Amino acid sequence: MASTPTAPDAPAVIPRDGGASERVAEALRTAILHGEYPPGTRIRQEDVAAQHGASRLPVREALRLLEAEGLVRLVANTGAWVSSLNLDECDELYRIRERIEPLLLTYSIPALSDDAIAELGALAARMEAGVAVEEFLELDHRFHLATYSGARTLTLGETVERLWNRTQHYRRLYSLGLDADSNRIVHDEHHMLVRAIESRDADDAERVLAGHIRRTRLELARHPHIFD
Amino acid sequence: MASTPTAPDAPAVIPRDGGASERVAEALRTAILHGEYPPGTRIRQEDVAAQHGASRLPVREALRLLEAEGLVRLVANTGAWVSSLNLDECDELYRIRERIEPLLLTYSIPALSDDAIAELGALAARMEAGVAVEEFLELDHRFHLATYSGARTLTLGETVERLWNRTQHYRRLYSLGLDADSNRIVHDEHHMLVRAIESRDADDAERVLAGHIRRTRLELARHPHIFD
DNA sequence: GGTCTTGAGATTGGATGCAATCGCCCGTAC
DNA sequence: GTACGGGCGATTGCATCCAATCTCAAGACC
Repeated sequence: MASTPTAPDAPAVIPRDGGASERVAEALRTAILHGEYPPGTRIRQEDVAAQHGASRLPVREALRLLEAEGLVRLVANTGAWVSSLNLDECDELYRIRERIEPLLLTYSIPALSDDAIAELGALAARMEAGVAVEEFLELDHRFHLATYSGARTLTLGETVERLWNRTQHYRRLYSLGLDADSNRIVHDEHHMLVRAIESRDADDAERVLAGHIRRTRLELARHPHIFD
Repeated sequence: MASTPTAPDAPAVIPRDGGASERVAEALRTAILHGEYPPGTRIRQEDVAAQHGASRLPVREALRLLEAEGLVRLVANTGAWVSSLNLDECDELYRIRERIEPLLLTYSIPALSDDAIAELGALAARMEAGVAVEEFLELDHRFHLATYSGARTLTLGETVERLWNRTQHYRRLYSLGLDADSNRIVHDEHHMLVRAIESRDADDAERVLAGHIRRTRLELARHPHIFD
């Protein structure tokens, strides 16, 4: 993942695009979300600093940022660990999502272009065709983000994104235990959602989405071994 | 103000309770919430550092924290300003609250002690007795927090608190334009909420609370001059 | 043999100094 | 008179260094 930009004469890995803190935070975030740092992993500032060719200072700020996002837990004078969730905590996050994602969808629907809606159907179809777990997660994320892409919100979109990120690890574990048939309902729900969006029926779309999230929450609760 | 660090082992002015970053963040947060730093105010790192007898480093981390909370806006290489909201953004935050605060209430109600519920009635009565604006805001905040005090959540309580904080300034401006009569509905809603909680009827309490927040949002929209 | 204490090592937290960047003002050309 | 460009001051961003704190393990005492 560590992209080495083709620097002409500078051996430094630092492309100096934006702030170093943001770059380190972004790198850590994607690493955590891709499962390279599983929950409970300790994160040492010095290691990350050396890994990114920066000092510990931007790393500390990045860790603060990730802590605010809920991806990392900081203990004063002790260290940082990748956040882990138990079933109850994951359940809570899903209940929050169940309430606010429909709202985000309502923000989005009036502003979605016809092209964007067409893209939704394509994404749903690709997932239905049967893909590997990691790609399924990726497509599922992109699908739902696409349904929200019309929303121009100050906070809501970001809040939803953070909730997704915090449960990403357990969604992966759950998906690993599924066969193709188990996803039948998911695909049906996705198509129902696309149809509701196509007809610009925000209320119906809210209902379908809330049910989708709610069902996923109940499914997760039926597999508590994931949280050991 | 400026503590002279020349003494090696002299008694530091700093009580050294927790991390300096948290202390600075807490101080800035309360200052912003109390209206000492109105929206749009520029925050210079050096000033804050000197003001708290610390270096700029903890100040930077505090600003990062407050940015994540939405109270401060940071622009790279430029500076930090106290966040300001327009009507649409404030409306969005209220719509989010309308969806998730009822959920938090449902988490709380089963675990509320009878003493805590009695305290609710007392707070509602004190507000009704007629108090100055700043005290009204304080009591209102304490009242609603008390209704949530039974909830043992990972994220939801903190999220709600942040949403309150971000709209605090505009709630104050709105309250300043009210006479005693205009608060009649507010008091009625508070008492309805207390009664629903007393009977441990979470569904009814959710309905009352959602209506309370929704009505407040509509009231704010009727006073757009607040956001100039 | 078990438990408390104490020390060294490791790791984080904070302060200072320097480099990079941005905004502003003034001078100049058109 | 106005618009553009260069330089200067101010402020932020990052690296290095030092202090404070925690962890962990070995040893002494009960």
